[in-house]
Amino acid sequence: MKREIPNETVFPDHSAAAISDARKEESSLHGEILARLRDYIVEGNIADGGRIPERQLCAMFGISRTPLREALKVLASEGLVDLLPNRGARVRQLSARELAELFDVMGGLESLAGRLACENIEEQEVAEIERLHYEMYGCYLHRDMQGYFRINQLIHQKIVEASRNTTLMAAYANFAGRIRRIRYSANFARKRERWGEAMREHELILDALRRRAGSELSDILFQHLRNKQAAAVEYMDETSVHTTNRDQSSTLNSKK
Amino acid sequence: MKREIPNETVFPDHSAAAISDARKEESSLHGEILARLRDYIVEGNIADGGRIPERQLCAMFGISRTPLREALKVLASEGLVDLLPNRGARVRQLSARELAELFDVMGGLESLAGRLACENIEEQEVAEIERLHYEMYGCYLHRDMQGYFRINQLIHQKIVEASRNTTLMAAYANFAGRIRRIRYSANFARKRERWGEAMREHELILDALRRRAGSELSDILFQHLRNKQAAAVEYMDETSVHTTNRDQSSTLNSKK
DNA sequence: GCTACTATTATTGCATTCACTTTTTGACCA
DNA sequence: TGGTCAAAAAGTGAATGCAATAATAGTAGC
Repeated sequence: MKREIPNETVFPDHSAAAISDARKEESSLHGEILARLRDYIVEGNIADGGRIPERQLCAMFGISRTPLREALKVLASEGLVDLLPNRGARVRQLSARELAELFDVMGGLESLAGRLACENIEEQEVAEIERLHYEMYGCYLHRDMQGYFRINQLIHQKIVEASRNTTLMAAYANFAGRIRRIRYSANFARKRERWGEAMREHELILDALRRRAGSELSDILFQHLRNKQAAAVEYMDETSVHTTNRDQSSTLNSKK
Repeated sequence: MKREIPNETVFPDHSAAAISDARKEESSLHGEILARLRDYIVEGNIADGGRIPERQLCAMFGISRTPLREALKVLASEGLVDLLPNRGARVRQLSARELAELFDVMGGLESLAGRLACENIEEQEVAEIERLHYEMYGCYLHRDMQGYFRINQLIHQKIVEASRNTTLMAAYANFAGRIRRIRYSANFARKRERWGEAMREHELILDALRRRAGSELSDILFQHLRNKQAAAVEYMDETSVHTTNRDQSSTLNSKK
């Protein structure tokens, strides 16, 4: 009764994750599989903690086990899957604590991005973010949540880009991928009364950015993410029963 | 004439990098190779940009190509090596810009760690850091650079640990590994006149930590890393000629 | 003597195969 | 009927083999 949300339209920020290592992922079977498998997992096609039988995925992608296993190793190092010795790969299940940790790290990265952005951003980019901000404000007034979140993501992405730090951008994309499944749901669970608060925070963000107040912006962004964290963790606790067996398709039996 | 420095004694912080994914690296050949190869590269046994022929490494580790290739893929995703399609792996050569970016990201992570530490650190841990601080001050007075840097690293590590955020700790270890080679050299190149400055910054750090002034500590730590960044980049520029062909053993011909 | 083209060699990418561990199934015993 | 042990099945970990691409050397032409 709650989720039949069109995935792609709301979060088209594949771009962020894709950019980071697009060079090596475009050619070579391994790279393609890595990208496809990552997307497949991030989009929530396998249940949390669900087993990932190699053979099945091989059949699904039409390849042999070698490149698939290479991709799994990389995804494990990215924190998306767990690799149990001799017992296969599982989609990494995030505990509430890990989720909170991830949000804090995201907060740290955005905080850094804001600080650096104040050093490097150009007037024109501030103007663009300003434009987005008011557009988002329009969504807020019209209670258009989907539009709001789309632009919201875009603004944060623009700030990260304005840091002019590609290493930071790659790390940001990496961590964003790890929480995207949950963040997606959490956005919608966000209490309406918090919406106004978030909007106010965004005004502070814009203001600090205009004044190039790096340290200040840094604080605001961290606090902003802390509030998102609270919403996400709260949502996770509420729905923790449902998340164990979500949608699924493959062998989802999380028996143990 | 300049570098015959005992590696291990100065930077025994293998621990940091090892902790992050020690679970999966202890058993399984792939994991062991991953750890060994990472150490091998981090310790600077292959020249920057030097080719890494699979066969040779296989012989060196006494294994077949499969687990080695898996390890290389992971190291590529960690940013330690470049994987050129059909043309093998090379040790990732850091430009001055990338090095600066990495230091800023480290600054962001330490900044975050400081903020979180102020929320979570216990009195006893502050006391321990305080103790280390004064011990380090002793090294400063005695002009004992090696001791200074060892304790310096330890203090930063303790702050990161006090964040109580294992995700952050893992990310920190990851990025630390990427700059360790250069950082190692850069520490020694650090101008003596900057030493006093660094020592003063550390007093600010301790003070902010005592007062649990998270936001303030966050600023100080970022700035502290910025100064380290300046020293490292400066050193890199000075010695850029020498770094291309360092020590080397394997096929180091960085002909292109 | 230098450049361009071809043939040979070496190396990478992926598939396949073999060995070993885990899991499951079934039988025997309590 | 329930539990334990054993044997078979399934799945993973790593090595080998094969095809394709890039690097190298050698030859011919200018």
